[in-house]
Amino acid sequence: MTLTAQHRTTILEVAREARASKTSVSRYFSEERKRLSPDMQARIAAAACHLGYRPNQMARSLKGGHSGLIGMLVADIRNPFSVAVMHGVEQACREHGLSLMVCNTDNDPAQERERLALLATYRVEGLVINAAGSPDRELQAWVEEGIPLVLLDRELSDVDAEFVGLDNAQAIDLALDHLQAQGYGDLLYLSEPTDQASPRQVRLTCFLQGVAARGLDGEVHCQPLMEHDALQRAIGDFLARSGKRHRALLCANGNATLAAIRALQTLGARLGETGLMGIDELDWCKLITPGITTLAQPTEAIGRSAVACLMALLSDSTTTTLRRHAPELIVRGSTQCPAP
Amino acid sequence: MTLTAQHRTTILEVAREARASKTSVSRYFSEERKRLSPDMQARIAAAACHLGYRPNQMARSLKGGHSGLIGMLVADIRNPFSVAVMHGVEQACREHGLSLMVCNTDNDPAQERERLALLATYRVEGLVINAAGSPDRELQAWVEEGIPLVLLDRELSDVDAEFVGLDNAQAIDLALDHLQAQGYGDLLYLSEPTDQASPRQVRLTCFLQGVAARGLDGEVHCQPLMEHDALQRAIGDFLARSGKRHRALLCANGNATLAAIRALQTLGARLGETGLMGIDELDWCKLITPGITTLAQPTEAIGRSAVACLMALLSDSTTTTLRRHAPELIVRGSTQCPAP
DNA sequence: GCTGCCTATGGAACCGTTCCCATCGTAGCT
DNA sequence: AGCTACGATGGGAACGGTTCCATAGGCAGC
Repeated sequence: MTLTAQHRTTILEVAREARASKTSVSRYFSEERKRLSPDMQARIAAAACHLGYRPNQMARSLKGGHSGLIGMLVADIRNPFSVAVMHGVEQACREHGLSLMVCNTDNDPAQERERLALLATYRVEGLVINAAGSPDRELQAWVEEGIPLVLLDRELSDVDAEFVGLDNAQAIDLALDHLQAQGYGDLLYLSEPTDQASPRQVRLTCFLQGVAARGLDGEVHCQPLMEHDALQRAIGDFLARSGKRHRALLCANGNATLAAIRALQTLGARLGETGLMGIDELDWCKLITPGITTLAQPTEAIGRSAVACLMALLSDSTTTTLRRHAPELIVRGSTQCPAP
Repeated sequence: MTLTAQHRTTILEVAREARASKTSVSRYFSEERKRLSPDMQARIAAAACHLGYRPNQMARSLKGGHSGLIGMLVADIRNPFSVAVMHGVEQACREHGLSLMVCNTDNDPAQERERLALLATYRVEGLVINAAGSPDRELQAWVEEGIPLVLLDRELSDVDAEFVGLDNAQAIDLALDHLQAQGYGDLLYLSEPTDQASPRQVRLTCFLQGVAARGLDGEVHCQPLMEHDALQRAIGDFLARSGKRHRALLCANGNATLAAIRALQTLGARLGETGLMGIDELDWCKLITPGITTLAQPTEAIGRSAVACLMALLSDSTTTTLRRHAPELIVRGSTQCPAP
């Protein structure tokens, strides 16, 4: 029966022990410490340390209105891209003295709504959103209440908020330029169904336009990656078809790249001879012989600029931060087309 | 000049609009809804909906003492293992009506202390700790204040708290049994320096004992994985040494596996002929030809049982949950020793 | 010595809830 | 009818801070 005294010391107790008023103790722990006499400061410091006092952030934000919290909605926490961006967001928050409250939604719009409501009850001061569905109605309410809001990676048409993420048009251009330069002329674009996810839509559109503009052959396969057989059949058909140009696969994201490699291995295709290139750099891309060519997203930078955006909105400043970030091309063996 | 009314509606406003008292509205939003008359309920529902009311969790926890928050300290958020466990923790929290506040510490003990203090100010009701350093003093304070605390993956000797994680001894046994059965008799164990990280220590010790018990040859390389040259030299020496038994590498975690594959590729070793096996299943393990044999940790289960543990401590119940989880052996080509 | 200002400090109201206790009406019982 | 019991509701004191305003003392200037 360990009936522990579940009691956190309060400001009043510190005040008593330090022979001061709670106002003074409060001043000590906010930014007004310098207004106190050295003697008073010493007494409070001693008392607080002795009692192990920690200000109650809940009470603090109740009166002051500042929760010190930034909320973040992540569509899929198990996606390394999301985690990397989140890492950047967290670092930037810390530098601004804010804490991050992350909610994963597992790509479920219902959970998304739910978690959004939750974040509202904690009175977060800003929101970074990587949405799965389109909770436009809910978000618009936030906007109208004046709460800063940044859309990450995925745009939402009906919400009047800033967007931060990859410059998808530039990415696809870069990819097509590279593939063409390497001698690939017949392309298969692999993506999960575009659904509501704006980057998928943008990338797909850019691919189709870019292929046409360059006079390349371009095909598209947009099916759930879990349907492994369909994917394999599509790739098999693509490779088997007659044609005189070298063939390459362009994968819309890391998951697609993973699935493509699996399929190509099953089909016995040789990477390089069949070109392969993907958006998103993952740590295993250099391990698959002969290395997978990728477009790396500047994840840290994206995360940080999301917070920068938020801070700008909070302080009403007009400093603009970079919103659409350029990818970095990492060339490896999977796009080295062997000379005929 | 959009001077938005940064004003969240309060319980009092809802009460006024519903012609009720704040007590009744409060009851409506807590678990006492059934005590209200149907008419009253309807009025409150209408008013709340109309005004877009959301209870203020800050005020709520100030009065009630229940923040509804669980804190989690993660040593390295970019480690897929950590993320997978975190996912389990989050799900379990949600099922219990709790929210998760995750703090990443980037393996930095100083940050660890800092984030721990932060979580204290938010009055989290429980703590899941995957520690980098050994903030024993701080944690012991939590324990003494009666705040439930669970150590995840990494144990701390001086803290009187529950541990949840992999059954490391069983994992190493399983690995050695498998390697021996596959005909490998000369083993190199690859790990990052054990430092404070308890699972690394345990795994290493078990390896040494297990090797001795089985009459196998066992060597160890415990250096930072970033020192790629040293690693490669060590592996090279290991492979070049004369001996009549088949050789295999056993990797202590996912990072070690990654580094080992890189080194083996550079050395031109053939997987299988040189055995390779690692703890931690990662999505690319099946992609590297001929597939990497792994011991998968039941990450979801570990995360969930961490929360279960916490809940048990919170409710003072004596139900015990599984603490040390069994790994799952996933056999692939990297441990198929070709017949001589 | 009096006024005036500035610094160090304290008192008390307030932030948005919860919860204890009081009130009121009515149904059930003797 | 009178009393109790109970169900529905409201009033007001917390919770642990912040912050406005008041006060006390010290010192310069006249």
